[in-house]
Amino acid sequence: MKSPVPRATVPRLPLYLQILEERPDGTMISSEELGVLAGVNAAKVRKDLSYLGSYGTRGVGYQVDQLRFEIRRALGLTREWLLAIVGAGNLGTALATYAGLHGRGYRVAGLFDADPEKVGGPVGGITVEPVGRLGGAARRRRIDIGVIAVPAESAQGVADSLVAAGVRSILNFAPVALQVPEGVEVRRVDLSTELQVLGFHLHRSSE
Amino acid sequence: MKSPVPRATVPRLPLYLQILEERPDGTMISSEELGVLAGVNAAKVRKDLSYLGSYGTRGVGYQVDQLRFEIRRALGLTREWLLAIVGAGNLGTALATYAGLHGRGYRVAGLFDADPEKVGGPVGGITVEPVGRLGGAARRRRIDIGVIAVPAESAQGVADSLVAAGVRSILNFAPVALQVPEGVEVRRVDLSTELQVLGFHLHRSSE
DNA sequence: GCGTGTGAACATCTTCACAGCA
DNA sequence: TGCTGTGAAGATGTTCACACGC
Repeated sequence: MKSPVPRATVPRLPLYLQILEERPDGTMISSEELGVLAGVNAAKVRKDLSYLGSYGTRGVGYQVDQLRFEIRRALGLTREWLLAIVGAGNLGTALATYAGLHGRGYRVAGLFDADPEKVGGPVGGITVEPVGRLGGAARRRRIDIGVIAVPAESAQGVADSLVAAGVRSILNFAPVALQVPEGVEVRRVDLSTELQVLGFHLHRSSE
Repeated sequence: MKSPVPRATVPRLPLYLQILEERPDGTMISSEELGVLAGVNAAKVRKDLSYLGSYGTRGVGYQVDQLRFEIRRALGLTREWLLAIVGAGNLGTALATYAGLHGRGYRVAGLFDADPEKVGGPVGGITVEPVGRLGGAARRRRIDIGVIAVPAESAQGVADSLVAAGVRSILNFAPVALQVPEGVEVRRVDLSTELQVLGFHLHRSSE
């Protein structure tokens, strides 16, 4: 089935949702207001929201509660997704203890590390498991999303284990381009890429 | 001056560079190979590289060394950029100790935290400073990029200090949409946004 | 009157397809 | 022959502008 929500719209929905979660229940919000808060053109906000259905009232705006509900529904946040975080260093720990996960539809169902010193110890309330058990655990626990927070040189191996265990979505924080088979979706989050994009614009504007 | 490199191309250049840095000096690479490794169509690779100039050889490919040099030049990596990292929790620590920074054109010129327990202590070889000194230090040290790794509720205040101190580029890891004046560029990196995008696609494909 | 919802115009990005040159 | 560089076609995304309904 083809998605009726355009690719470009998808990453803006979590942004709108974040803003709506800060708004009191029972209030209204206009595309103009939401646009200013999100840093997005008001027409774009309306187009984005129109893909979810017609939930606005002409002359008035959108009901905050209803809009939150509809965005959550479109994003599949009605169901709980299980995460496996691989790598219990500073980054993995930051991710595992990230408050925005629990209660927002994501549960950390496993935290793995290669360092025997770390294995068995609790990190953010979760017991660290040896990375050798990743594949089996991911399959048994029906992990939905694998989060890779290991050094670049170990990342491909971890990705291979995840894929072999049937995981079809990977969030990769390691600075490498992972090779995965068709049907597996990878999102890359890379500090140096972000800095380089910022640097590019600074560089350009200083010429 | 208008940028001759399209917006969409910019974030792919760091990706190409990362791949090229793994290749031996003195070798050649074709757009096809680079495309497979980057997960990008070969024609797109060639278009992207053509914005930097004509550095390929027909029938052969690109010289790895030269391409690395040209991408670095286009990204402004010829100059060193100074970072201030705000927030010395797990995330801030992970960022401050990230190996990919030093020697890649980025220097952590300040690490700040609000917690008096953390101030003064060295984190990843850097002494943590009180966040109250952020503004003055950022201005004096001519910080180029501010990295926000504080909780959501403190992020806007930190952003305001950075902007007041003349910082024009911000990398925001806090899950909020920052309000900044025109001319200040913000890039958002948000775990829940990434997870929600992955969740959306899982959700869609399971229908 | 006011803000949504949306066709249509415009802008940007991607992919194709092939000429041109080593 | 093989791969780059690039016009042109096609796809996607954004913005405008206004009809519509509260």
